[in-house]
Amino acid sequence: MMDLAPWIVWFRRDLRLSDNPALAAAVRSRAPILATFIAAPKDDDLWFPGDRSQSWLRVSLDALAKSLHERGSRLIIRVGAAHTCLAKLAAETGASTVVWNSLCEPNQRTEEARVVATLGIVGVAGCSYDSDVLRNPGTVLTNSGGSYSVFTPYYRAFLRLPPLADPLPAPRSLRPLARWPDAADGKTIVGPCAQQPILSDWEPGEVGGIKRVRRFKAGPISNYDDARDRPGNDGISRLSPHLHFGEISSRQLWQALQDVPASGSYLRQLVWRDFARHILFHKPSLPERPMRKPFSQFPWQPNASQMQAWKQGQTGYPLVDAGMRELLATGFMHNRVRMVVASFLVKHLLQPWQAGARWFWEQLYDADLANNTLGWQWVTGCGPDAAPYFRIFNPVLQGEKFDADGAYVHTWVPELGQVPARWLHQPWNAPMKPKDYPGPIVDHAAARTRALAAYATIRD
DNA sequence: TGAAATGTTGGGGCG
DNA sequence: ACGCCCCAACATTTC
Repeated sequence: MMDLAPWIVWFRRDLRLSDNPALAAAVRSRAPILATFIAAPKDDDLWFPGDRSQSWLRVSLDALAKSLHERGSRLIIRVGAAHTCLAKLAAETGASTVVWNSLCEPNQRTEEARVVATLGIVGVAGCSYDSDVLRNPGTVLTNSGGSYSVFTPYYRAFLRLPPLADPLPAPRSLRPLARWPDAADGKTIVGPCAQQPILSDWEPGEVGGIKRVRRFKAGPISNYDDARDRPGNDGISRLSPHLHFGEISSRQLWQALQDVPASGSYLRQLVWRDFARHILFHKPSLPERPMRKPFSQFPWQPNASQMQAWKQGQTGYPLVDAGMRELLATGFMHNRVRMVVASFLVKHLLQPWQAGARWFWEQLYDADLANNTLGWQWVTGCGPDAAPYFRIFNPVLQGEKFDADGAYVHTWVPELGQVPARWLHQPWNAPMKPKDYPGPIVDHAAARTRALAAYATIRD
């Protein structure tokens, strides 16, 4: 028993100790455990995480290292390609086995395949587990065995399946290695640009995630269905970055909210998260290419200055600008507003959805390839189960409907402080035009007509 | 997880 | 009392 060869637990975006199947398997083996995180070099990965995401990661790794330390263990951070680093670590420590939890993104799956191949060559066992989704792609299938491409039938099939297993508890202690290998630390892996501090209302890491769940469960969830659409109220969970990095698992969240009254519409959102992963799993080209063929012929009108106005929150539409400024300032944006700003970029400004997806990717703490891709394709109308292209948000009406008291716009667009409530979402019609605030970058009615005409060119 | 245009209805003002 | 018009309110269709 004493001379069992170590197991390596390869942490990726499952930065938690509880409900972590790979870690639990290693604990069950009774072998000494080497926990490692491997930071990939940037190389030419099209979807290398942005600075915001990397900043979060750095803090989250510190948190993970701390919890491992509290259990008598360590986090060994290495920089390089996963397959080489893991093979090297195994050689240094005499490890017999590497375990990890799978991810759905194309580049992650490629990486996993390389790891499997390399470990095979060096004679180390490799074993992967599932914990990123509630139900794996391939387990939610139509009666004829196909995969769903529309959400509602997917959701119904999802609910018909047997209940989910209970989450796994966190191990109390972890058997240490006799001698620890060298390691980099969290700061060195993410590069200087990701050193910006995380705003104080966020706490990356498992503990922070659990606190967030508790707060959500104690308050907003009871009114979620209604409150989630009003960006001026704090009626949302703000769990997305924690979920992205796996600081809590979606299964833990699902189980924690199972018996909470009125949690249904939130749980449905969790299934959307699964659905996005399921779609990406079956169609790995989706981050770059529209799912609906005709959209590759869409007459986009790329324009750097319009992109710039959108990114900086200078479009002259208060709700759009508030959202874009919230993103720039905080690395987060309320989901209702994400839909509005995305629709505005794609439809009012005719900028390609990929450009918007890229900006979100760079700026969001919760940037997640599956969710981001599905969201943008959905808004554009080119994705699976897509909103029809002609469904064009009117940013004025959306503002008046969901930010009626102007709380959100006032927070992010201070120039509009003196505009009477009646005109807040259409300040160009106000008796006194606000100073220092741009006029509308496009006329809504004209832009709508133009968007519909552009759409007509690709219709059959 | 729209909005605008168009159609229909019904109550009230008014000649 | 009656018909006519107006238009708000709601429903339907269209993009």
